[in-house]
Amino acid sequence: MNYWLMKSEPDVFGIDDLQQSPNQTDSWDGVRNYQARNMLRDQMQVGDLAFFYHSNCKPPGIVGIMEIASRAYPDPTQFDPDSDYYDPKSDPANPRWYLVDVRFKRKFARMITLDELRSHPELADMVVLRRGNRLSITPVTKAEWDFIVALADSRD
DNA sequence: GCCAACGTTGGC
DNA sequence: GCCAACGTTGGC
Repeated sequence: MNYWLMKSEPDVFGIDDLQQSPNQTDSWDGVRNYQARNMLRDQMQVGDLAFFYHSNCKPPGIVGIMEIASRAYPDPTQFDPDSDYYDPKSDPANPRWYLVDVRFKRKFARMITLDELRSHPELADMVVLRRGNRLSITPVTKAEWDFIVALADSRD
């Protein structure tokens, strides 16, 4: 099983929105980057766990955990002219963009902010912390995962 | 296939 | 709102 970190802007779709979705499950649409798509499509497995990361907000950071609830399938928003994620160049016979369903697992008692992530030498190699990183989906190692979960369950 | 111009992400 | 660090586009 694999571990991931997935970014979303809370103004658009935050962890509370996922928790309030039917069956606490929703489709993670709108991924429009080939590297992120490849990971989502080729490597994500049902049962994988992912950190829910709030980006483009103050402060950014990890707010909880979700579970990958489906294999990848074509993202319908790419064919919807009314969607912000519409891609007129995507051929329905050969879809360009994919998504997975995700299920809410839990919200952390406290957010683990980006600043805090950066402050721990144990997390120095995290892909999401690398300079210039812009991927909305990044892999997380088991060691990083366990460390962050322990942080979230600690008092400070 | 190169690369300049442009668009996007996302922290600050 | 700014801008660094990308990724994408399209002329050549």
